[in-house]
Amino acid sequence: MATRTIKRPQQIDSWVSFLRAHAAITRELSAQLQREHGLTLNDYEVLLHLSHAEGGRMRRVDLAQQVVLTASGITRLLEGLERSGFVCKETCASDARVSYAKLTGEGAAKLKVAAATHLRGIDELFLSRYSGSELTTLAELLARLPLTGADCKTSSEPCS
Amino acid sequence: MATRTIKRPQQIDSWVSFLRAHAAITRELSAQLQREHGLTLNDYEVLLHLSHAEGGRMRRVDLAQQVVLTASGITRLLEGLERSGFVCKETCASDARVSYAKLTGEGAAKLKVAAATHLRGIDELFLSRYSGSELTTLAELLARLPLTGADCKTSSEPCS
DNA sequence: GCGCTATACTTGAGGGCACAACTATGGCAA
DNA sequence: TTGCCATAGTTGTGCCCTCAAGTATAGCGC
Repeated sequence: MATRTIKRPQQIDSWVSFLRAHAAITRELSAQLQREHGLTLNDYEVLLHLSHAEGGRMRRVDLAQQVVLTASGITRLLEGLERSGFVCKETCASDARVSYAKLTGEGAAKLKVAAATHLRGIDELFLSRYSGSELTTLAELLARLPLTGADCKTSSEPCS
Repeated sequence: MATRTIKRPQQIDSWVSFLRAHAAITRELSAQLQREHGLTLNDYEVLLHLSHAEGGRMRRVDLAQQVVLTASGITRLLEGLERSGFVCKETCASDARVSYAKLTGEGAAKLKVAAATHLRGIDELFLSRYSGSELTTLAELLARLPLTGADCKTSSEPCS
């Protein structure tokens, strides 16, 4: 039973490795980010997306899609960031339904500080394990996976 | 600003893709598993590990390591599986501290049923996106990532 | 045998997230 | 204009998980 192992399909191996690696990595990186900067992994991602956005602000719904969170998830997450003063609300002149999340100066500063140690953590994780070309391959392959909930949903729909 | 994008290091691209893909995929697969079988992704993984284990049972601590959960996480997870009758406790004769989690017949049956649709979901996700050789590459690369919390921790420790 | 530390597990408290239900606004068609 | 559906966002509820603290057993030096 030890040597005569059943040959499992590679997609299963990929998937299990994926799950375990994610759990292990996020646990560590998340704890590190929380300990040193009081931020969640998603907090960080949100600040990052805002910093890259036009005018440092995004609609909550777009933000939710970027970080793969539900609408309510984004509401709660931004609640925290607003309390900390890292983002603020902004209303939309042309559509009263939307409210923007805007990165504050304080938020940008926080991101900058957090990035220093967080990026180092990521580097240590990936650069120590892969060569340059392997990283390229990995990035390319991973990018092909569904990056939004919608992409994912369609692929598991056709049933009968 | 659209064309002249800043070149980001590949480990960051890999990491962000990794995060987003995980969020999107687990949200869908988890919801599917929950809807159709009332199981969590981790519930499923635990049942799976038990089914592969010698005698269908494992120490809680080893189980925790396999699915990358804390000791308390495993306690809570098994609580639910025990209530559902899919696993049961077993004491260890030689060490009174350890208690085994043992797969019941009902649990094995549940796993078998759940596997049918769950594996199909995974297949649809991966097989539609990668060729055979790409899957091999992906599985190999992913397997190199830390698969336990300890593996992960060591790599981010050396600081000053 | 007596402490000391390590290990296995449980419990209380709290945070993050999803789902469902709800409000409010926008846009379109008759 | 009125009705109807879509979209943006919030709130109540509950699950899952972690951390910190606590209990119980094991193993070891003395």
